[in-house]
Amino acid sequence: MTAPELTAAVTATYDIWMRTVDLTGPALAAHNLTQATFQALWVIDPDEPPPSMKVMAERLHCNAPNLTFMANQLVDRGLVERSVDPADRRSRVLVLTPKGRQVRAEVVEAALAGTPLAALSPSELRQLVALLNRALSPA
Amino acid sequence: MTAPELTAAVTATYDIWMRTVDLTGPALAAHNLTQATFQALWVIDPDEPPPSMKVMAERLHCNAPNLTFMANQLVDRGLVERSVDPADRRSRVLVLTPKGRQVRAEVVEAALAGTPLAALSPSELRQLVALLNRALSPA
DNA sequence: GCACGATACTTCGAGTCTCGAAACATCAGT
DNA sequence: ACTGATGTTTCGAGACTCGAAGTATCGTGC
Repeated sequence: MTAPELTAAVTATYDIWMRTVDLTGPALAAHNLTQATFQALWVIDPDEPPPSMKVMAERLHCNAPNLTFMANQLVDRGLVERSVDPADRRSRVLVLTPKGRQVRAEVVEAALAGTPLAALSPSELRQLVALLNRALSPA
Repeated sequence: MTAPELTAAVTATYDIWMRTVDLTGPALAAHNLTQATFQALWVIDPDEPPPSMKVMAERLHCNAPNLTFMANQLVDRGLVERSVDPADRRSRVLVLTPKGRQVRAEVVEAALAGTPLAALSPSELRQLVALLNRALSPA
């Protein structure tokens, strides 16, 4: 059979994530966002070039039609705008509006405040991030 | 603003979880299970007393009607059986059938084999579990 | 013992999310 | 220009979620 440590690690990861989501719920509702639209907003970093649909789909682990759906939600709420990528006119990038930047900052803040991981010290967090990144990109 | 380590930790946790889910997908499809029913099956430990609906709802972070829905899916697939708790006849517990035990073992195995966390060594996993559990129950 | 509110679960119905298949627009190579 | 490949959207059906109302059982106070 498989190592019990691995089972425990997966279970704990799941639990951390679910609790983070749960505790962020009220803050999302205040901005008329759902879990899905929040995730979509989260992965649009205002300090980086606006991501295309394809990039968004990879980051969110969802397929193209679903992403179109979520992008529409964000556009409807006035948080992002669709824009044609001049380098490839097939591609549409999502640009945060000023309101989008502000709302994103607020809900991200709420998520970080609520997550159980906030209980860890900075050095513990560094350890954790190091371990998780090692798992994500096995050297 | 908030510590960037915390942001990175939450992001990494999310990513680990989503990848685990993604990679388990094919194994689930083979058993005609969805993500939601897989989670439900996961939290029924065959070595512990069968959980009530209420306990299941807490473990899965979902509400009662939703749980009834998922329980029905598992019952329809012949993986669990509803049984009345003799100690409290209001309560229904979910008991794994022999087929349920077998299918659960298979899909759990698939999830553990696919998760990025499988790339970590036993001692790294212990570290990780220690950190996550500290976050979950800040003593 | 029997009302009473509380608890565990289900049913119902409406809404949200997901996703395969097909359509559309644009690109890149020839 | 033609052709196949790529990025996105549309369409439609299905899966999932959840509030409100309903049923069954429990536990307490009288």
